[in-house]
Amino acid sequence: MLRVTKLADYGIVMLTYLAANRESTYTARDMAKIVQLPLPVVSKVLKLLGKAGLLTSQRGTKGGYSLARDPQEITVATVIRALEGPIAVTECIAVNRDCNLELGCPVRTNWHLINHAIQSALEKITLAEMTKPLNQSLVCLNLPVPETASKNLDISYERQQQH
Amino acid sequence: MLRVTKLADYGIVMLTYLAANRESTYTARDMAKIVQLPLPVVSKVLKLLGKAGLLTSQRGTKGGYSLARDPQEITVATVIRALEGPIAVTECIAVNRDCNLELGCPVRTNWHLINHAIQSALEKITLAEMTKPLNQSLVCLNLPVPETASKNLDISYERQQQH
DNA sequence: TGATACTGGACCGTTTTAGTACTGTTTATT
DNA sequence: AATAAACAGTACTAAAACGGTCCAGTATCA
Ligand code: FES
Ligand code: FES
Repeated sequence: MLRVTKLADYGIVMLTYLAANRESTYTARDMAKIVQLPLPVVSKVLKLLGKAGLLTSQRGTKGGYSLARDPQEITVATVIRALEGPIAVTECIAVNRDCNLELGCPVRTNWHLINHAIQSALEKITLAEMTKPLNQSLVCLNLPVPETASKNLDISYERQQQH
Repeated sequence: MLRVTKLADYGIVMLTYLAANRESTYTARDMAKIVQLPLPVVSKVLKLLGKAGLLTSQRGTKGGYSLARDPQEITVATVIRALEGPIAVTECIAVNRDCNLELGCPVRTNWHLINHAIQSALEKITLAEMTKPLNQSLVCLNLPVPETASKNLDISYERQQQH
């Protein structure tokens, strides 16, 4: 469905909060209160983020979590990977099997490039940037296929359509 | 899981095939044979694509499907929307509700921009381009946040990491 | 020593997806 | 007109993923 899981969503929100308040540490209970989510859920997310090395954790009394790296060093892509595994837009990218097309799949290599493009985009957005509203966002995806090299360079938002 | 559904995957493959063979029409049974997928599945996808106006369908004997528009006019984004609804990277983008954060969600507006970026990228890739392998694909996502305006302009693929 | 808080993993209900089936309608052919 | 081929619509089932919970274990500090 081209959608990020809720856990990843939660993770981004929590990490963004921690990025904005770097000095102190927060316990899972704290975060649950802040994010207004059930404790077990928050705990699960924090555990995963800790295991991925994005958070440092301190056990025992006075324990809690805090950001392990600079907010500029943590990208949205990294968070997503930490919480839901490798970013793979299609299944055949995740597991490297071929689809059932007769003579090999023609779109496969293109899916790889699309996947790479999306991943690369997510890789460029850091937690530091998530803390403050991005005032502008432009995507230019250049596809210098021989015939259509020029017409893909312009940025057109008008074609957007919703259901 | 930031993944496109199988139906959408199938749809892209089939449409790409039809784009490469525009002259003739193909029945669902034909396509099932070509794509090596069960007929009911293929049929379902083709029906949805027909309803979305991407395919013209002819009933009765000698019936079948064929592309309704020029391959250059059909984008990957359109196909995905036809088969799995609006593109929404997070749930709070799909339904316009606020998450449970105390003072409104700080990352929400940023998610909107990210979603827009991805959608915009998918909007730029047409079926015509899917038929032939894209030899190159560059993404530059400009995020001219005051402080970090310049450093986001470079294109760095080195940071990619997999699980 | 006890209370607090993270760690790890299993667990289960719900939702979504994937795939099937069936009934009806259109159309070309005979 | 009869027939067969093929799409249209919808309902249904099975499987997988997700969202969320729970508990037993371990580390830490007062
Ligand atoms: S290999 Fe995945 S669609 Fe062909
Ligand atoms: S509104 Fe969706 S994460 Fe806050």
